[in-house]
Amino acid sequence: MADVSMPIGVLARSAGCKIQTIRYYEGIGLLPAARRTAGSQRRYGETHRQKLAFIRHARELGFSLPAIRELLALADQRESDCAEADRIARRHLESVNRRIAMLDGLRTELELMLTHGQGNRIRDCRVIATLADHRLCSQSHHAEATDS
Amino acid sequence: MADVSMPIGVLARSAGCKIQTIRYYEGIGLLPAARRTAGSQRRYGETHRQKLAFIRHARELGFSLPAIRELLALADQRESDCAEADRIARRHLESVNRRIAMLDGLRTELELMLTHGQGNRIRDCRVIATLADHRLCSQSHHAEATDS
DNA sequence: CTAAAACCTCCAGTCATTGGAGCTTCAAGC
DNA sequence: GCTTGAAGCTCCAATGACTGGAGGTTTTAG
Repeated sequence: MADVSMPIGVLARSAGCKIQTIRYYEGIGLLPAARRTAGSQRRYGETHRQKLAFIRHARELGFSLPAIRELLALADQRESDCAEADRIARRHLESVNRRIAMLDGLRTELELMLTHGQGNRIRDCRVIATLADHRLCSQSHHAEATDS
Repeated sequence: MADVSMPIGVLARSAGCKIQTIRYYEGIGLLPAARRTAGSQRRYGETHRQKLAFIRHARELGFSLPAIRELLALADQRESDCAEADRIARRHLESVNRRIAMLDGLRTELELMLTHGQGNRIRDCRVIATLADHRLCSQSHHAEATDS
């Protein structure tokens, strides 16, 4: 088990992503280029597997690719300061909190729509009315929530 | 004030969106085509303003354009049964609940990263460590949440 | 050695916008 | 009525983060 050397399909399955996604990551320079066989097929080792796991995990957590790029660069400089990684995560947490707040308001609103809306004709229906008129919203939630 | 007749820029400001977005909605047939001046500039009235508000509001609430198209169609047939709008809203409520659950798990994890992580060198950094190793996650949250 | 599964590159499409080039029209002040 | 600058027009390309397909090559199991 000196070097595992798996083809792209195996790596993809292990990371739970599509083959194309891996090639895409290589293309944009997020994942270092794999070594190739004589017939120019990609072969990956443990380092790649770990790096891809890192990327996929961060993606699942909602980090953008530029953010992940930063995080990866930080992870590679093991002596440097942690504060920057913290800052990125904190910024991301804020955006997550904003999104939760927004969705929470939305849930309330949808529930309101559904409980109130028992006029069985559209003209009495709260779903349409609520969506048509912003002022009927419970709060001034749903502002902007763009992502890090 | 029989008909307000505003140009696209004014409508855009009133809806809190870009001019291009309005033209895009018209292009895909979500918003009915505006009447035009002799020099073929778009002029909008109250009906358009309301419809655009409806669309923007629904977008902020996370409805996809196809879902909004459905809702708009329902809103236009005011005599039809409310059950369909209810069904759409209910479906959406479920997806909102899923998303909230996911983001909630995510928030927990990010907070864990940040509070636990006070090694001040990267090699001890909790944020990086958590991202590198999925097993450090609190839960098996962060699955997929695609939208209606 | 053969067959089929897996790989390769390149290009196009997705969704919901956004941006820009290059031109025309509108409204206000003189 | 004329000028000027803001705002509008169309058309095309790009964004982010992939995904899908065509058409061809390589690997590997039997």
